[in-house]
Amino acid sequence: MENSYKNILEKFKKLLKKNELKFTKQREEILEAIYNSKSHISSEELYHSLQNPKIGIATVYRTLSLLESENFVTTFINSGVKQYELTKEHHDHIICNKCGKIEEFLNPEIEMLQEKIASSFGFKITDHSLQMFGICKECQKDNL
Amino acid sequence: MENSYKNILEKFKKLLKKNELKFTKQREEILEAIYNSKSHISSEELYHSLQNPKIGIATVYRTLSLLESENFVTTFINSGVKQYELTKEHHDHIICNKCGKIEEFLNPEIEMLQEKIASSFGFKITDHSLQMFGICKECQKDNL
DNA sequence: GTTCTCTTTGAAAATAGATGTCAATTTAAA
DNA sequence: TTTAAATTGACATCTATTTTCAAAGAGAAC
Repeated sequence: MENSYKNILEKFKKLLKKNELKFTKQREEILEAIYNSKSHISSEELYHSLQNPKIGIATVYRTLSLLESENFVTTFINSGVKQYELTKEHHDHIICNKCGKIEEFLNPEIEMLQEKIASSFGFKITDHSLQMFGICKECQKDNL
Repeated sequence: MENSYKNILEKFKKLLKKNELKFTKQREEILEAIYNSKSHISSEELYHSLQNPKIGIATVYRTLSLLESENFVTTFINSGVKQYELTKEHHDHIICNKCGKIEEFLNPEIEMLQEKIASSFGFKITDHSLQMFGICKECQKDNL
C-alpha cells in the first residue's frame, strides 16, 4: 500500500467509520495539511496553513488528538514544540540546532540494544524516543 | 570532585560570580531543593517543596532557566512535564508508563552508534536524548 | 558599619498553547 | 427529505511560563 494521498484518505475514512465518527470537510482539510507538510508540522503551522480560514483552532486540536490517539499520526517534541507526522515505519530524528533541519534515520542495532537494556531492567518496552541534536553539514560550513 | 551539597553549592556560587549575579537565599533554597530531590523534579514540585513560602513561582522559573542555560541542570520531558536534574555524567532514561518510575542507564554501544550515524549524515552532535517507555517489572506483576 | 548603585524579588498582569462549553450547523442513516 | 446525533466555531477557561514594576536586598567602595 503506497502512501499516496488517496490511500491516506481512505485509511482516514476507515478510521472514522470504525470510531463512528463523521467525515467532514474540516477533518479532511486538516488531514490534507499534514499530508502536504510532507514531513512534520506543528499545530500552529497547521492552523495557519489551512485554506478555509473559518476552521477554528479547537477543531485543529480536536482532530490532531484524534489522529494521535488512533496512532494515525506520531508526535515528537522539538524545541518545546510538538510536531506531528503521519505514522509510518518507526524512525528516530537528528535535528540541526542552527537551521532546524530534521533528518530521519533508523538503526537496527540501536533498536536491538534498547530491547536488551530494557529487559535487563525487567521492563517491557512499548515505545521510545531518540533525538540527536547538533549542527548539520551546511551550517558547519557557514561558520567559517 | 564528589557531589556533596557543599561542592554543588560552591560550583553554584562560582557560576553566579562568573555571570556577575548575586547570591541570594532564594537561589540557594532552590538549588537545595533540586539537590534534595536526589533525581529529578518538576518546577511545580520544586515550588511546593520550598521551606520559605514567600518565594514566588517566578523566581523558581527564573532560577531554573538560569541553571539550565548554564548547563548546571539538565532537563527532559515526561508526560508533557519538564523535569530538572543536576547535570552529571550523561545518561538516558527508561520510564514506566504505569507507576511513573524512572530508571537511568548508560550504554556505550548506543552512544558510539549515535556518533557513527551522526557522522554519516555529516552532523556534528552536541547532544541527544533517548527515552524508552514501557511497563516495569512490578507493574507487570500487578496486571495478573 | 554606612552608603549607594545595581540586581533581585514577589505579586500581579500578560502571554501562549491547549482544552472545555454550548448554541448553531452539518452529517448520514432511515 | 427528515431527523437524531455528532461536529463545529467562537469564546471562555485553564495551565505553564514569562513579563512588568515598585520595593527590598546584595555587595563593592568607602
